[in-house]
Amino acid sequence: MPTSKDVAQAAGVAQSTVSYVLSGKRPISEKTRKKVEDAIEHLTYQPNAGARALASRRTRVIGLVIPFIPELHMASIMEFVSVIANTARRYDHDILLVTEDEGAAGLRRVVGQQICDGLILMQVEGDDERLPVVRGLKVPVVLIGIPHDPSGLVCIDADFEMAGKQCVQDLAAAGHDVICVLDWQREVVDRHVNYVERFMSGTNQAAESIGVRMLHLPGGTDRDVIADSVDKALAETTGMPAFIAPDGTVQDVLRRVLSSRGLTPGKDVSVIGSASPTLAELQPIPLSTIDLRPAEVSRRAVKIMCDLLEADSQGPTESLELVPTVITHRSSTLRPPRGS
Amino acid sequence: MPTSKDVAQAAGVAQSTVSYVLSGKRPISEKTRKKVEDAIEHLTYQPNAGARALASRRTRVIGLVIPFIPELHMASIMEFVSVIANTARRYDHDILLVTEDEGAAGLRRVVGQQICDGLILMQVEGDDERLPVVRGLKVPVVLIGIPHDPSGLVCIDADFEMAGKQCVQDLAAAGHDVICVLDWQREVVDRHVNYVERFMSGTNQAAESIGVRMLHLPGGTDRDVIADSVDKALAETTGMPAFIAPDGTVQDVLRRVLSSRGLTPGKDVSVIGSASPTLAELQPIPLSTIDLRPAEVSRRAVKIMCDLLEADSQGPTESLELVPTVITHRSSTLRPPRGS
DNA sequence: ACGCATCGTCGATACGCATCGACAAATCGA
DNA sequence: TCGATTTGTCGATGCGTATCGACGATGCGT
Repeated sequence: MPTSKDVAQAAGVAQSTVSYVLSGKRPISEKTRKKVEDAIEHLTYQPNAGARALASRRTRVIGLVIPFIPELHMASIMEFVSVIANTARRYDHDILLVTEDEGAAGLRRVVGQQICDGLILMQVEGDDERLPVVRGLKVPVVLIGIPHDPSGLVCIDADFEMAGKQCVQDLAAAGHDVICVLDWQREVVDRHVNYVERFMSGTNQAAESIGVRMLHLPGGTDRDVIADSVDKALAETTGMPAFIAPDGTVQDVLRRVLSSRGLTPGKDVSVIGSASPTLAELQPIPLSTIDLRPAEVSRRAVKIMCDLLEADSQGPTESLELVPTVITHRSSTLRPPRGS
Repeated sequence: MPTSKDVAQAAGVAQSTVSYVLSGKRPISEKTRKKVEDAIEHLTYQPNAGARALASRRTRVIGLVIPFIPELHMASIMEFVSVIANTARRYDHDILLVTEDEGAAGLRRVVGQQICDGLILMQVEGDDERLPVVRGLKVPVVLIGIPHDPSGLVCIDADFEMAGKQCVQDLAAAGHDVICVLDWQREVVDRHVNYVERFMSGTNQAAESIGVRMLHLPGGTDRDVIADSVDKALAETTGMPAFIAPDGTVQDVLRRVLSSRGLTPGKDVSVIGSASPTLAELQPIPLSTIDLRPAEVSRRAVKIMCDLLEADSQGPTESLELVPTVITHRSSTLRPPRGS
């Protein structure tokens, strides 16, 4: 493998000059720049990452801590991972995977060995056990998810409270007076992932200010449980109930239950869920969705990270960014009555 | 951050001694070993990855090239990624993500900059455009997927031919004389992913030797297309047809079509698909599956990689490993008649 | 008791790049 | 015209580790 010394020799200049051509940190005459660039091209020189890291104390690698994976959630996690990796490249950085198996020790390891310049943590819980470790780290960390106490931390997430409000306002406008939120799958609820709380807070606030009734009922993947919930919702209103089913799997089961009750979404009841546009359109009745915009959250997380790295941030930083959610009408919700 | 020099000083030995304690490449007395280990613990020393890479010419990082993601395939890709990352850690290595956006240039980059000691490529196609580049690289590369010409390459994949055979043998044993294979989603077929061909080759061989009839019909995500295919299959037999629906999304659509025709899997027809056990059990009628064992494929890919790295392989290596698939009966297939 | 191999440790060097100080040449102002 | 900058380049040094040769200490056989 050619080194910068080889390039220097080929171009008839000093090694340091090659370095300055590459970094642009000192003025270089057009003539020598050309000589050096030609030599680089000719030798297909690429700087050695290890040496660069050693000398510059920067690896240009970001550690991405991926969560333990409840099988049914893998697709959504992959969306984050993929967008994060691509965005990082745009900032001339790479992504190193850190799995949750290693726990907090993994964070200390990659930071301690200086494999990474910073960390992005996915799926941060309200009371995440990694937070104490994170606070002690001397590198920038960006959290995807909002912990209960975000002080001294840099966080970003979808605005779940806004999402909750949008759903309720929308369903209320369509004429529903009872709106039923089905719980996420057990794995999610059990983790106390706090976006559930934020979503609920949004729905409740909106319901109160509008004056509709909220039902918070069991969801999950068990058909009987959801059937019970549906029946309860039906019993609670003389009109047509609306359902919010955040989770893809919950949506599937709900669809079957409604069909077995002879209820058609968009005609007899309304259903809103969280799903990507593609998946929503693939449903037998295209699903009206609340889009949590994982790609946008990912992009911003990387941007924040790279900005922090560039700023060479020493002082403790703190910030909280919420990405607006988007509601999209398809066929699974009733049309609002005219003139409303 | 403490360095090995600091450790040496604290332990009252030379820096090189610290290095030898860590690597074990020279004998060290119990006494000094203890002193050094105590100092390491006390200072919470961790070796600097950049310096280590520079001196040893080994980064202990493996590049994982993840494919461009057809949205409906993300979950299965994440399964690979996650298992690969965890397995790599077990061999004391880390995983760096390389996205397909960068194309072949990305491979050259991570290898040229020596960010990685080797590469694992996922979802290698029959006639993959990256193969020429891969053949030219001077680091070990493990392919997941079998290209048409695997000479000079190290490949591993599920044994799709075996999978095809197993499905047909099984369905034939259950008494079906017509077996219908529905195509994968467009995105997969269009890429000429060659596991489709291998699977088909397996089904055809088995069908021929047993003497059942194979139908290869359009699949995809369009309901009308699949409805057509189902009707064709029904028209082709006086008995009960069997369906092989490899893809999760295809299975969903097929299920609805069958139900609209009044056909119950496991009673009137048989359906076999590829899915994880968890997902299979969640179906309204638990799905009999052909398990392609992505986790096992991932584990072996990493093991092969690490073995190659350890062997310090200079000479061109070549190998091809096929992971046996597993068929599991649930409720969506007919029981074989007694005594067969 | 003496030579000899083995054990255990040290010092020095190399790895490839970034960066700092030095310095010659070119540019400028008065 | 001469000092003061600015511009462009070089040489030297440091980053933290791995590894090689050297060397004193120890144990062995005879």
